[in-house]
Amino acid sequence: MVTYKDLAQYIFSDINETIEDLEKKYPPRNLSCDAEVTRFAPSPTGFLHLGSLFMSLVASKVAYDSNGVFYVRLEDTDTKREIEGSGEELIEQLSHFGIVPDEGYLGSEEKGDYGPYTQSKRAHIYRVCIKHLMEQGRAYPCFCSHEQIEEIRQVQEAMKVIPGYYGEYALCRNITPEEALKRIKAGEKYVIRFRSQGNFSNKVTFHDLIRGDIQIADNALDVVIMKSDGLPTYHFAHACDDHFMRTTTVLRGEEWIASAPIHLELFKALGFDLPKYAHAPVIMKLDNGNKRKLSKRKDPEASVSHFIMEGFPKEALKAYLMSIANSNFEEWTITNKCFDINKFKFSFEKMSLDGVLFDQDKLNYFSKEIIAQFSAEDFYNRLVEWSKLYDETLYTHIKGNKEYVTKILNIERGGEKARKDFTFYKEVYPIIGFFFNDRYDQIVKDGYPFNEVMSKEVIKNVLTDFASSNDYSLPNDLWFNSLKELAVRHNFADSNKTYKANKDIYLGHVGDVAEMVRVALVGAKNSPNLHSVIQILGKEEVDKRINKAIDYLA
RNA sequence: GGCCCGUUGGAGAAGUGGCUUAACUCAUAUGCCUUUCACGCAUACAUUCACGCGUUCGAAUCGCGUACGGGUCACCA
Repeated sequence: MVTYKDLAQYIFSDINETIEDLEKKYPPRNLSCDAEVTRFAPSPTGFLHLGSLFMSLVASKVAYDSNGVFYVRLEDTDTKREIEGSGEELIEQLSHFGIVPDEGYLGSEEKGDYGPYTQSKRAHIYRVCIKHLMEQGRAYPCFCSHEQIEEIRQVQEAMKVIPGYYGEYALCRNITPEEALKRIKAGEKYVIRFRSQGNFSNKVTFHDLIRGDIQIADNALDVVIMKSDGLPTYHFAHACDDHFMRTTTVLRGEEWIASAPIHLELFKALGFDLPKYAHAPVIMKLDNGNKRKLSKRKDPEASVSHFIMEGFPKEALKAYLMSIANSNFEEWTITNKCFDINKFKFSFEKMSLDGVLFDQDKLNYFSKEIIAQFSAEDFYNRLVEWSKLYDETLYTHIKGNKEYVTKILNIERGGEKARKDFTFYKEVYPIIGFFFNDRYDQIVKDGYPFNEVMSKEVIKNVLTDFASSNDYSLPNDLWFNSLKELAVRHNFADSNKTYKANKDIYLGHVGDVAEMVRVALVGAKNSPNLHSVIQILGKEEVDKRINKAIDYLA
């Protein structure tokens, strides 16, 4: 008589190790009792998703806060959907955000004692575990075709019973090991299913770090644990990997709650202790009034590369994501004047239970604040690094031009009332472009946006006077006083108040005069502080631009 | 459809039965400041916590029901 043990021996004839051997090979980690081992377990099916960044950020944070270990495991068991090279890309983008795993899959190499960290290289481990299960009679081969399974589903639907492969509907469940052996020897294709002992009418409870106790119907499904290509399914790999990699807290999306009972039963059947679970909410987007999951295909902001290309500082995206994870983070940043998430204490209890809408305004806010805190030199270095890859125009203008550009970036930088006019790096060139002569020429090529109420004659006279009277050595206050005097010479009031009191006797006020100078110098009605602009452009360039404007007016 | 999770302003949320006339942040609006812009400052924005019923002296907070939103029911993860 053929037993399951014989069957297991036949299918897994290459396996001599036991689960006990694996337990010894991957012993519990030598960490303090409160240290958390977390992981990010992406499938290499595309570029890094905002939601994945969010998950890995939280996971690495939890490990960091507890002096634990954060590792990356590549879940590449779906060979059909795999995209060549995306695993490396994922790691690269993660590191762009300063998320560097302590161990695991690192793109070109692997690091750590609990590997391999790529599921396709762990076949041996899965086989040991499945063999064990089959010897116990808890796993069996299933020869059902997709068509047969579809048929079962239709019957179940018609009868209004719970769909799935279980109980009496599990056609291959009661095939004798003898027959199974015969069919396998005959070369029939098969998968291996788990023999569930559960019942849908029973409830199981498990604890979720974010949601508390969750009560849910027990699993009764004989889920596939090994696909016909010999690779494990997610459910099975999760149990084996998180056990032998000694994960303490499994952080994953809330879409996994429904299958948690499967995992519970699998861990139990394998004799593994259950890890802690945290099912985090997903990031959503408002679409035609409906909330929906951010989709990589439809939403550019779903892909992390979008934010990199736009030039959001990595700290901004991290701060934004942390504010989603723990809403008190935002208050913390204000009271501590600090956006470093490493210094903040994260807690699962404070995590939202609901899917949050992606909020571009909030990201912009963080980004602005963070950019405003950079030193001019730091900002310059970041811009060079970023523009080299994503903004050629900016790159050619700032590369090797550090002194000049730093001066530009330093206008009204620092202090309580720091200037906040950049939300991301892509905005930099459009804003500071006028400082560069070629860009300035381009801007004024088709004319200057002078106030049309003022006559050309007046503007010309003001500019001519300015060109001869402007004193570059004066500090801001005195310089502006001299501009007031210039205004008065041309029949403008020296302040808006004076002008308002006697509108009919003046042509305008000093602000209008400043505007003329500004338009002449930058080609736009607004700019950073005029005095600063003049200082940076320098006498020669200012004179050149003023004269150019005068010529235009003539 | 079954099951699970959720529902406080436009967004993120605080709130754990009376110290809440529902904090804080973003967004928006208006005003002040100001040579423009940005900054900063000030004010406004939920008579009410999806709705209904119930428990209670008292409910956003507890219970039940309804509605709505999301998730899940693969040899995908």
